Amino acid sequence: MLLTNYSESIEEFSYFWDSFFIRMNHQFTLPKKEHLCGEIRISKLFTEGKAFIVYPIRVVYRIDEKSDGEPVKMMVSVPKKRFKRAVKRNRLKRLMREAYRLNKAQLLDIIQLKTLNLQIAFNYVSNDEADYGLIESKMIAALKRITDNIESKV
RNA sequence: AUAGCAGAUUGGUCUGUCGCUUCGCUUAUGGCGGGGAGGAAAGUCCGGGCAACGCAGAGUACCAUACUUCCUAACGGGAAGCUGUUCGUGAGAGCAGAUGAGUGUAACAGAAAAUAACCGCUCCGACUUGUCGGAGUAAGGGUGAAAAGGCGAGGUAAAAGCUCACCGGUAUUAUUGGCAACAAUAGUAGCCGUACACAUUAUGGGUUGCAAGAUCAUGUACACCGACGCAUGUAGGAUUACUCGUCCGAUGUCGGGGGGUAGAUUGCUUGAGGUAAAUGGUGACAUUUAUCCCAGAUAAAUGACAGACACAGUACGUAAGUAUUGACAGAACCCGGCUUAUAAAUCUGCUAUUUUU
Repeated sequence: MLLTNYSESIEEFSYFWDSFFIRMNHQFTLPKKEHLCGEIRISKLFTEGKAFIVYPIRVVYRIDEKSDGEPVKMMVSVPKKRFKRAVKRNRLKRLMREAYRLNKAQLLDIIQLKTLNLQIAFNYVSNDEADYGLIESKMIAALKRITDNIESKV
């Protein structure tokens, strides 16, 4: 009974991930553990990681051998230089996090399948405030590019 | 009704789905329930609390403040008043306000900007008889933000607070009112300019800020201690002129252990606290009673999407309605202020104008 209710509610919102397959065991969560913290790890990511741009998002990622903790860690940043007001910065960060949260399922699957670790950083590099639709479509494209890279590599 | 002035308040609401953070309960990699941005959270401009360091006492410099009384934990803040001045028809608003003994400055214009003589007026002298020289004079002249109190009478060669009446202003005395700044009335004095700066006086100011500070502590390198190992207690060092002697003793392993990096915990949210009522006060505010617990993140939560409704604006439309837009802005130890940003709405008191009764 509970299960059927859940699947119905998902079908209502299935247009969020039309291009993605639905899997019941995935949770659309983004707890603290999946945030990338710590000065050393972040500086390591930015010096050693690979980068590409899906305008207006700049993605930096770094693939690592399997270790303890969450397999995928992410961070989000909007530079103060481009957006002076904290309200706008916060909003863009929240939108990017939201887009990642709803679309990360496939990436997680692949990483777990290949037993790797991944760290990602999303930088916002536009001067204009984007709305959720644009950010989500760009986020999907960016995540797809990462998954393709990983699949072709190994 | 329209326009405006002053003060106060609000800063959309509800539902569903998927999340984030924190607290509690629980059958615990989960589930359920409660809490989760602002009036300015902003600027970091003042004043406190709290913390670390510093500190016999006094002076100087520097900075800030400066009418009166009150409020407050405190303030450079606030309340109620006083005086002057500017703006406004007005309700009101802005600015200034310790001292005046001393010193300096006052552009341009103007003869002159403060012990004023350019023109003019009056008198005297000289002679070439309309000029020169001397003296007196602030009544008249244009300039300027400001021209040496105003006006009338007396007075004089011409004039002048030179004298007098009235008026204005300053200082001072008395009385009355007021806690006081001050106001009113009466008298006295000399006859009296303004603004700013310097200067002086009084009061206050130690420095740094929660990334303060406290606790725990993996790894790496290292001070120190113990045991073992190596060696004829070795290489070497100290004592000594030198030798002996005595003392110390590197490098290795294990353990203890100090400081403390990454990180974690704490500081951290119950407080000069909020809400309501009553009382006192013109008011800021205070007192009493009742009641409530109301964010605590740390590469930094408080969100996204969808729908409904309300309010306001804009466009189209005769209208019904349709479309579209919704202000400034995000806690970072906590309070009290100030300043700046702000779509729109509401309430109270008051002013001006017009109309009606």
